[in-house]
Amino acid sequence: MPVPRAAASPRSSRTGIPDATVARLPVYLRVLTALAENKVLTVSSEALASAAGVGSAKLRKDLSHLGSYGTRGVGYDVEYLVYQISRALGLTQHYPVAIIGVGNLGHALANYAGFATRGFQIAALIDADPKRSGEVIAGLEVRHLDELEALVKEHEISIGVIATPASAAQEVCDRLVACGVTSVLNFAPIVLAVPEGVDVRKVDLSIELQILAFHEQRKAAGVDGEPGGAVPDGVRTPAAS
Amino acid sequence: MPVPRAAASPRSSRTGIPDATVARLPVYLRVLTALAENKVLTVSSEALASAAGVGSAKLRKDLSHLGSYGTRGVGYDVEYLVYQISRALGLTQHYPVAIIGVGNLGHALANYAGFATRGFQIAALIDADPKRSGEVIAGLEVRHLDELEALVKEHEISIGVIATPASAAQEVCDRLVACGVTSVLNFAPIVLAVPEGVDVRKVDLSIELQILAFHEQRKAAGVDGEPGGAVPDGVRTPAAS
DNA sequence: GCGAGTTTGTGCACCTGTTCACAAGCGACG
DNA sequence: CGTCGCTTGTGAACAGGTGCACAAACTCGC
Repeated sequence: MPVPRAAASPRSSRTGIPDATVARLPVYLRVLTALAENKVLTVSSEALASAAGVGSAKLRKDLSHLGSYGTRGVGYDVEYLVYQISRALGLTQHYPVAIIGVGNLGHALANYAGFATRGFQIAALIDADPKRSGEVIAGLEVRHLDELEALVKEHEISIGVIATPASAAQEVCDRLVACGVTSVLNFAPIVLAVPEGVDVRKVDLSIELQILAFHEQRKAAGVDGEPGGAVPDGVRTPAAS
Repeated sequence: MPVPRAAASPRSSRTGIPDATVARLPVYLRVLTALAENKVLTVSSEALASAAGVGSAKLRKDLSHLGSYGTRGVGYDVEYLVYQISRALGLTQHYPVAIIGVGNLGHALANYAGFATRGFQIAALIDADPKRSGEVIAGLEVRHLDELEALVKEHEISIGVIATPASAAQEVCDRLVACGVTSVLNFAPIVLAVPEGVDVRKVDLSIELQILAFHEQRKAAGVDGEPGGAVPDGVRTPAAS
């Protein structure tokens, strides 16, 4: 019975920080930043948790993965925690970002304040349409897709944001990866294939809506999920092949 | 200090379909739709899984939650499966959607083809800026925020998309909920507080980037943990189709 | 009609993440 | 200086999701 451990490491856990925690840290960071701007000095796990929409125990466990930065009986020092979370997320470093595809969505992304204020600098705007080349968006000139490789190298870009149509996404992704980009944020409605070692995160607007539709349907139908009377359509037509 | 109370989302799944499965069904649906357009009649779990970027066992388990719609020794009928997944997600129904906030992002959303092609119809575009009222985007006239309640009732809108600045998001959300909207897709970088029974999903562009930055940092720092494995974590690479 | 080859559906063990509950630690106050 | 109240940090139980392996079931070829 050849059933070895397989030792497959499905997810990252070598850092000691679980993926689920990493996904929540930016939320904490945002809330803490807002608190700091309001001159709040310390915050308890209870208050911070409710502001972030999570349970207090979960929050404490999340923060404990970064180290013991709280004070018992008092809470967490807001500024210090901001710094520690930023540090854990790697935001103390400077990551130049390239946006490929300057359509409606690319426009929105280029103007999105949330990038710049978090330490991400948009270093290149790239589009395949020559008519767009030269256009200035958010103070940056749009360059043609041909220049992608040169721009990535010039600005040492390590994160690429794909906002192209689905048909172009895979090719753009391949080219990004070929010239050293190891992290991709994909807005195109397609599953990207990338070699190992490259991180891809996807943001899919229609998927989120579909998930909402599911819950909406469930609420509307009550718990009565009877599929009876199903299949009124003659959809099942496995034509002879 | 007025810390917003956030309703913890128990995310109870009473349908029998796990949340994790629901989140993947739209991906399967998209791949299947593409296959159908290519005149593919049946597909095996292996092929579908690799195209969707998941394991085949996981895919089969996901589909088994909808019922036994496969044929052993053959695979799944593409068209039939499209229908069944659409039905499970509630896409056979018609969900009018309102977009509040017609800035850069709202523009992009209004023009996003992924909505209309999945059965979602944008029934109202709303903005607080009077100068935008009357502007026509994607064939729909922008209306003023004052008309929100009337529009929601008129079009029987049950899903609201918030694309406003963060400062306005909570108020808009409250008003949507007050007139019966029970599902909200939030693009504003803020944690919305909603009463129980209301579903909120958030899409946060900067959070995704921060998660990427974390992984990027980890890769840059060297993954010299163990000489044997030392496999940089990555994304499953689906076979390109 | 029957066996060979496929592919689904699923029981089971593993693992990640969540929740509970409480001891340890810190500040305040008398 | 001791005691008390508050909050963190964490061990342990719990829940949900994932991957493996295999029996059941279907088609095809003969």
